[in-house]
Amino acid sequence: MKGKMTRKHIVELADRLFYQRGYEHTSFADIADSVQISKGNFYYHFKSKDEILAAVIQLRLENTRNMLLKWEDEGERPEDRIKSFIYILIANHADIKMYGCPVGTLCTELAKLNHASKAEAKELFSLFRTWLSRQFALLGRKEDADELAMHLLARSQGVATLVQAFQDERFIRHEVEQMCDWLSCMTSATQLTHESGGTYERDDSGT
Amino acid sequence: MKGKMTRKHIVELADRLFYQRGYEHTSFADIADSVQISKGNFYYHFKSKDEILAAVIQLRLENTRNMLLKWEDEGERPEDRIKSFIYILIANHADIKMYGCPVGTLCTELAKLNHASKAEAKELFSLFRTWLSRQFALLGRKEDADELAMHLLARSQGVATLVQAFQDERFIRHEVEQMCDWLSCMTSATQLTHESGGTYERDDSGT
DNA sequence: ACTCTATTAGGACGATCGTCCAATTTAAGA
DNA sequence: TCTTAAATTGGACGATCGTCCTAATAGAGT
Repeated sequence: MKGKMTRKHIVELADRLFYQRGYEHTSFADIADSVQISKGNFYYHFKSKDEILAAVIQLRLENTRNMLLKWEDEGERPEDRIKSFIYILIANHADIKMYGCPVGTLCTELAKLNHASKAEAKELFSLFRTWLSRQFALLGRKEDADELAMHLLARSQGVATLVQAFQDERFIRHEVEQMCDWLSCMTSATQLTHESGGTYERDDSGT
Repeated sequence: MKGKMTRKHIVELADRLFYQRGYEHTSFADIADSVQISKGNFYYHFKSKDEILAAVIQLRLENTRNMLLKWEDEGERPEDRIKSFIYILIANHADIKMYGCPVGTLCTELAKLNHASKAEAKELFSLFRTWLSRQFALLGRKEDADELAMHLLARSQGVATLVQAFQDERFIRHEVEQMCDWLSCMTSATQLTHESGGTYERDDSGT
């Protein structure tokens, strides 16, 4: 009973530390210090560091799913929901400025480490991709919904990277404005540019 | 005499390894194995691992400057030069798919490590930013040249991140097309949207 | 009060990290 | 050819890493 709570604490604190310092650069001692438990206690709850990472990713997946559901409840119109996505850049501007995007930086790191959990981390991106794609489809852009989702995902990733590098929050606001303009153009004009349609290959087979 | 060559080899191989595996995840043993020298020889040329990183960044800065100069020679019109920038996504698609953008991933990692050389790494971004800004100014967009440069930089960063995550090269081509379209619209229309002008704060003071 | 399981503490372990050094080899100049 | 500095070697070092193990403690159910 008590154990489940400390397990939860471990995952939450590890989540934060992995985000702030990166996975590899976060040691067991760091997490143990944060949670204020002995290093040995740890291995009662998790057999390895990889297992903690897996639990952290599962937590993030759950939180992300809840967030997306909340956005769907809060916003009636698809364009409002998409704006909810765009505005996370502003809502989390302080963290992004210091640590970048939690999803992007994790995926990048795990890819370089060739870590076993990189596929699960990618799933975080997939959640946003699928959700955004559905919203664009509801906007009447069924043909290129996936392209639009990827496009928006890429732009927010790029903004997060540059904000962290240049430490400039004004850039966020400016780019968010442009993304909203881009979204507005889409909703007013009834499907202007239906370029070469189709969907990008979705390699969800895992590697 | 001979020593300068091995020093060069060390920097070149370290450059590649830092890109592929990340700075922290690359050990001395890894570099020594690649260069095929003894681990001790290393410290004749560099006093620490940080010093190797500094040398690697200097090498990248030099290579980047040369590349930008080459682009300026090859392309007469500014729009052609900007296209040279956009097309690095295609030229380096294989590496980007596996390891992401060399500049973005390095800056992100050094920021999380809070490494002393993060300011120098940021300078890599600044080179592109300044160069692109100058090209946009030549296009007659003096007012918002810096915003446009940052915008394009962000978009290619985002593309690189997602390509690495999703392992999909078709996404590169599609986004490159869109960036070129965006550029064409800019050159044909004579300054359509001159929004709130100015330049983002350039924090080049270093931290 | 007692038992038994769940939980925690703290240290030992081998491996690997970045760093450093003494000894040796190489190569260039006189 | 001899001298001397440049270059290279291979191993020792302390620290830290992730992992594991045993003993101590806590708490719920009888």
